[in-house]
Amino acid sequence: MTVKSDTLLSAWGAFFVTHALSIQKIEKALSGTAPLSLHEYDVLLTLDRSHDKKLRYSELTDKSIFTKSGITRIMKRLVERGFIDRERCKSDGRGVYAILNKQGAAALKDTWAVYSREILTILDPALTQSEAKTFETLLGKILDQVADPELIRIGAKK
Amino acid sequence: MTVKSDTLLSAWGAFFVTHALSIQKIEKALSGTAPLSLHEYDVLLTLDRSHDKKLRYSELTDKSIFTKSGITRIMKRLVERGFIDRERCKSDGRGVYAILNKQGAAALKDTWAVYSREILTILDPALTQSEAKTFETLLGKILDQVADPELIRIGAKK
DNA sequence: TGTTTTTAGTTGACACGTCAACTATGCTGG
DNA sequence: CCAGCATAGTTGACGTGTCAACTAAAAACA
Repeated sequence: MTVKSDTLLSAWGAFFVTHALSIQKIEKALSGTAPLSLHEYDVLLTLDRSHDKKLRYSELTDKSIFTKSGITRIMKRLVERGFIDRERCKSDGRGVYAILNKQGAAALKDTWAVYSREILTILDPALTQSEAKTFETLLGKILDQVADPELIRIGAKK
Repeated sequence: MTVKSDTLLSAWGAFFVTHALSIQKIEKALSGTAPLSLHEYDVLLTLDRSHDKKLRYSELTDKSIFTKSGITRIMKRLVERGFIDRERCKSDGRGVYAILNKQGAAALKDTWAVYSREILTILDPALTQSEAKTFETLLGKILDQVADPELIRIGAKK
């Protein structure tokens, strides 16, 4: 008869390894055919979800897992590859806007095509719809423990 | 009424972000107080679970998420820090053994103290024991889709 | 046996991200 | 107004891991 701690630690192990292998599979698929890496996709997605497809670097820093220098470097690459336009902020001479341009939007779409296909390849045979809902509910409870309250509105309509 | 694909993709999103934030929290905790990073912990744990606390580099490569050059470099650091002893393989002149020594075992233990505490801090308020079991079951179904059949015996008694 | 192929591990070049120090701009209180 | 502090973003030094080329040893095979 296991105590709760053992169950939780065991569940964490499953969480950890399942994520590692899934991500590995997905990144391999993306690196072959998609224009963006998972990290780049995440940043462009944040941009895409914003009003005007346009955000300050500082806002991107807050809404992503990256530090400000990380954002500087990622944006530099995305600008060089033509997915992002860069614009100095009129009202604040220190600020910089990142703007998702047409090519960036296309890259996002193309990457999502591969990404979503890969996700479904993994999850569809694994979970019924009902199980998927349960899974998401449980994840939501965990998320509440780790998410900065400011950022909980991940999927929420603004 | 959502179709199954939408539910699965939404669940994936929860999976992704929950993992990212949890790991971030855990790594922050480890970097402050534990002797090993999560990656290093993983490799040493694999070693600890082996017979004789001793494995070939090639075996570590197979049982970890790292490439062989990654293992070379990780082991180099762990040897330098005194957690691993290195030994050439008698029966195969190309081979190298990594051996978990006393300090390595202590580092593993100390890291687990921090790591497990952090896991429980996150999961204990989030899930009941029953929910944790459900969670692990669902993860197991996903794992079946991504795990190399060779490696499925993750938690299995050998 | 001797030649060819495979396998184990290492290494140089690189990609990607962090941290801390720095520059430049904006803000605030005397 | 300006002295001092805060904030935005950049940059150099670094840590960590990959990939591909390499060395050396072992295996396979004629």
